[in-house]
Amino acid sequence: MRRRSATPRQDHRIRVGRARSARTDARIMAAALEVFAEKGPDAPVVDDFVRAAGIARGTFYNHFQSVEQLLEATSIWTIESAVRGADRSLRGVSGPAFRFGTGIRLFLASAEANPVWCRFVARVWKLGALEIPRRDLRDGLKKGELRVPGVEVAMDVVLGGLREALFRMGSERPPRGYRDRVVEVCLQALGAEPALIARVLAQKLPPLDRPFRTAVATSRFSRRWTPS
Amino acid sequence: MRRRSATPRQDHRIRVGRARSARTDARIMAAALEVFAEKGPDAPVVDDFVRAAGIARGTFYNHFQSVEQLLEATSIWTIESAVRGADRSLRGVSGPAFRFGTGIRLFLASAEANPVWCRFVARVWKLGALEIPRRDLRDGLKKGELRVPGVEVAMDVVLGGLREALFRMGSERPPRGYRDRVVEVCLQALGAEPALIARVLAQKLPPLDRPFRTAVATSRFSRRWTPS
Amino acid sequence: MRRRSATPRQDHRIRVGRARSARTDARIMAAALEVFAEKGPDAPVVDDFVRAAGIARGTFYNHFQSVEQLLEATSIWTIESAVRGADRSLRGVSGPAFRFGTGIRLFLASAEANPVWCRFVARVWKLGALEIPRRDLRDGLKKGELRVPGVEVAMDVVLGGLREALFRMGSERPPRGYRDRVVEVCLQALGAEPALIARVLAQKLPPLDRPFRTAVATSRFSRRWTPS
Amino acid sequence: MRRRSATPRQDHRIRVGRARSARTDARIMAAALEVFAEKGPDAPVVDDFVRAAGIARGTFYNHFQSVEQLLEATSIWTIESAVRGADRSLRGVSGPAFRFGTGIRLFLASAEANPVWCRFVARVWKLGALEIPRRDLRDGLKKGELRVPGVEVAMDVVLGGLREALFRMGSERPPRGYRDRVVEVCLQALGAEPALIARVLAQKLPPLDRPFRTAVATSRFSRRWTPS
DNA sequence: AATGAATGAGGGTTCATTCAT
DNA sequence: AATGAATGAACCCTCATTCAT
Repeated sequence: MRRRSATPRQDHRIRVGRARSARTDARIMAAALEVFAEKGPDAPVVDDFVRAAGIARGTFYNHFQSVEQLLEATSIWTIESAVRGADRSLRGVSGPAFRFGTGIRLFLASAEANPVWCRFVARVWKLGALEIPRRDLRDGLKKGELRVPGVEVAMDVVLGGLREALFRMGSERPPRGYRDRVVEVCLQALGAEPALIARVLAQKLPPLDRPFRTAVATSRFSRRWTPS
Repeated sequence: MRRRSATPRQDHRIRVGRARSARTDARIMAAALEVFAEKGPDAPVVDDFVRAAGIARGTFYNHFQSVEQLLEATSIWTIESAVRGADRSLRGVSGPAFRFGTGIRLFLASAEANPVWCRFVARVWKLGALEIPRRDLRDGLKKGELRVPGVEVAMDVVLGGLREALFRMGSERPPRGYRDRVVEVCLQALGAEPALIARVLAQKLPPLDRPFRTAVATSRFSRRWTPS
Repeated sequence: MRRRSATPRQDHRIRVGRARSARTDARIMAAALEVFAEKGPDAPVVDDFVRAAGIARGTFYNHFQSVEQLLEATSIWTIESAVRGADRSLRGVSGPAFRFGTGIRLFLASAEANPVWCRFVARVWKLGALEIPRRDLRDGLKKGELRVPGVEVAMDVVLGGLREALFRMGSERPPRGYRDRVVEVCLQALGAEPALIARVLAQKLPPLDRPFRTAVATSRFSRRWTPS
Repeated sequence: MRRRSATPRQDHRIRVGRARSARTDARIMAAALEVFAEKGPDAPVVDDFVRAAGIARGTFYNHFQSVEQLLEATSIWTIESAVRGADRSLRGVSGPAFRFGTGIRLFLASAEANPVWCRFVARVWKLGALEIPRRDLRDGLKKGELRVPGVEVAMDVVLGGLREALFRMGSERPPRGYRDRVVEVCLQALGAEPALIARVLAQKLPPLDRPFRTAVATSRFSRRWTPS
């Protein structure tokens, strides 16, 4: 009780400041998600973020050193957490090919549920942080569930195909069933048996934890096509 | 008398002017191919083209109204002629699936032979102007040579996969056989029979007419990996 | 009752506040001395002082209204007290020319003992507040100990020469004896007899009261060449 | 005659361009002389030069990369040529101490004739390019015409004194005879005999070639105190 | 047509200053 | 008083575009 005299005050001020700063960080990144989704990774200028986030020009630089650094922070904030989310959803799903297919399906479902996130990923995704699906693919080959002439080749083609699909899903209302047809073609590319493909598509999709909900909810520009 | 004699003169001047202009056009586009390949479609500034083409700033604007227009002109000049070249090479090749696979192979062979062109296509290609392969795909489905759950889906995935492959081929020396393994995965994605895939890959590649020869020959920056 | 008891309390708070404030004032000025010495009078920004003094940005403005005002306060705090210190040391030294020469010698000795102070004075000194040496000079002329064609001219040349000497002493380890040679040239400029110059230089230097001790002791950046 | 067809045209365009560029260079430096004289070497911003020279912001950067580079170019353009001018005027003047004294006198006369130049030199002069006076000083010592306890010390004090004199001459109408009294004190500082000092001051000043005339004539801000 | 100097709008970045806590 | 996030004016610099030659 006695010791409380001066320090808590100081701490309080610092704590309040930190919290405010963190909120502004998130506010800028939420705005950035939309701006990058709209204009791609290179075109946006600082003023775009300033306007979208409703802050002063100087404030931007209190939080990020450059557009490039903001892009990186926003990417980590969105994509990494999405990948982790997919991993969590896949816990307990067994069979490497089945896991791989379900992972793609979850990924595309996320994109379908959130066009802004979809466009962002389509335009800025650098194909990093993909050790888990790569491992599933390798295991699937060993077990004979998949058949391709090389792991890298297969990853390149499938992920390139997925990016293109995200572009379409982000730029126009895709036709009914587009998502699962993409999954089907991708699994076929990997040499999966028709029966396995059918099992992947028949399965009820595990629920997503949507890690980017906050961002989008905070944003004043959210434009969704799907009610959910 | 005066007026009649004036006409041929004028014609001559115009003809000479046009020829010079066409040569300068080509010179600028050849330089642009390299610049766009190096920096992507958005980053380059007028000065990059001016320096690469060895012209004055004003001269640029005598030929193109903006960087965007130059990009479009260069794309058309490059990609369309590549597509026409592939078409010519495919004349007489029969069987839609076989044609489709061979077309992809030719396309990737072009990219392999010319890294600058490869990087350019990887970065600026908008996936337009593809009626011929789309028709082949459709015919292949009708004939039962291919099996996919939708033409658009299949085109998206395969072409997206090809773009990603071009990125890899343009940014690092790809492993031996990479090119044909990409073809294999793409045909597998379309549901082609292993026997057909084998036939496509066994075939000796028809010679390319190199539609981009002028561009590359003019260029002072050509960096090739392959001697041919 | 309430009002009477309130007064002492208020006084106490004010006194404590003032003491704290005075301490913070001094802390900022001590930091400012170093910053100005390092960067000159124009280049520093508020953040430099904030960082050097280990305070918050807002705190700066609780004590000084602007960098310019801080510069002025620091100059007065530093130079005036140095002049007073020299005056005290000169108490009892008689003969105007002798006093003038000894004063210069003390001044340069201060600079030699404290490079930060030296650089500060070299860069920000505006040549004000010099009534005492000017009076000595005038008296010396009257007595015939010195001979120059004008008081102002002599002050300008000698003080300008001293400033230049400070620059050298502040920017590189000056050669042995540099200090006293400067004194010699200055006295010669004023037309002092060689015998008098010799007497000034022969004398053991009176001890300095170091007026800038607080500043330097507080500072965490003090870099000295001389151990004392 | 035959060879003349295309090249001269080109040359003409290039020549015209170069001439225009050179004129703009000079125009900017003439403006810079005034701006630096007014505000010192650090305070001015690009816009100051833009306004003073009556050019566009971009034009500044077509000619100088930064304020710092402009300062350097302007210094060379003015100071070096002044030094060379003084050298020329001293050709045929013999006796090192006499030369040194006359050189100082010429230098101060330049400053007196052109207050803008005077203020510029007072504020930006870095004490470089002084081999000639230093040599004169050394020779004067050898010959016994001068007597100081060290060349560097003497140069520091005298040049520092001169700078201070320039400050005064640039900031207020200096008293009649100020210039020659400065010369007198400086020579006395170097230990010159009264007779020699008298000879230096008695001499009619050789005419100056004013190397900076163009700059000042071009300028629209020239403010002089002296009619000539 | 070709040239390149001049232009000025636009975008990046810093920093003095305010203010709620 | 002390704190530090937010602010926006001011500065730096680039670059698309024009235009006289």
